[in-house]
Amino acid sequence: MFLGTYRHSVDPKGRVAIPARFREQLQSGTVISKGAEGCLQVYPPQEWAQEQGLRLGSTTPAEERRLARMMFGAARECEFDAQGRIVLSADQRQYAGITGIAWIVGVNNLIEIWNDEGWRRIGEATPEEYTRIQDQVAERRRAPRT
Amino acid sequence: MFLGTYRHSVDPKGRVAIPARFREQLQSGTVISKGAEGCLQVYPPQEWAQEQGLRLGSTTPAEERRLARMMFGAARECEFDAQGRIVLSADQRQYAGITGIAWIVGVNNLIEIWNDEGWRRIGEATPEEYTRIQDQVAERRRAPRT
DNA sequence: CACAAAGTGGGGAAAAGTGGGGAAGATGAG
DNA sequence: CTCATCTTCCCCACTTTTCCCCACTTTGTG
Repeated sequence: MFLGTYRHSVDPKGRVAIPARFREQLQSGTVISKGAEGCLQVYPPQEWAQEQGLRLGSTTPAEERRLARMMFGAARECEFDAQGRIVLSADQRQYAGITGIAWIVGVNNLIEIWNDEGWRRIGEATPEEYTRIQDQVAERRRAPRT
Repeated sequence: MFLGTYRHSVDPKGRVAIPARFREQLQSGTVISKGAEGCLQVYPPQEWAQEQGLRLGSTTPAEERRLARMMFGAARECEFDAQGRIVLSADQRQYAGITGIAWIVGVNNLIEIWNDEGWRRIGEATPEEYTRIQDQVAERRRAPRT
């Protein structure tokens, strides 16, 4: 379980430290790829395995082909240095708009990496916004087919 | 079962003592996160487990992604020091508007942490308001799908 | 009134994060 | 084929944050 938000710096080499709390839960076989809303996502091995249901074949619909190409094409296995950092490729940094600092967010089953502005929009939500979203999701779950 | 209201101080390091009556009911695996109306909520393990149904994957709808990021990103596992205190992150304190004083309130299955002003608004409700709210809830239960 | 339990505050050691230098390997041009 | 240049990765040193420990104050209880 990954919890919490951390603000770390990204140096010119593209290195970013993964919080120690997260690192100690990550086995080898961890993968980083592109995610929705312009973030990067870090998948522990067992989570990545679930995404592998997405396969290419002669019967795969066009949208799934597209998603598969983006997800797997952008993915890399995470390699930690002795200080617990991973390197974000130039491509990944550009996709996520990450320059000097990055927000590293534990979202239950996986970890997301955001640029400054993108995360502020979510993380600095007011109590009113938070309450509204919570009520919205609760409402939707109560009446799923609307 | 958590009952009662306690007024504790929050020191510059963000530490706040959890009342002994609550602490002795809390197992490891307790989590604190943002709650509705601008409070913080402390979830005992079995309560938190229910919130974990919310997971990220390639099929998660946008609203749930947003809520998951806010909820889990703001959450931390509670770690008590030898004095029975937990640390509220800067982020959590800002969200809840907590500076020097916090109100710690037992609300049956959860514990909530409020700032001075926020709690006064609830705690100082008049008998008339209390009656009105009770009637409102009763009404809703009678006709849940409105 | 005395003792025990609970809450408050601060200092210091250890851990985590940051930044830079240099060696090894890859790439491309002459 | 050789050399120069660039990239990648590893190592070391510094800074900042966290957390652990100790001591004091306050509250509650016998």
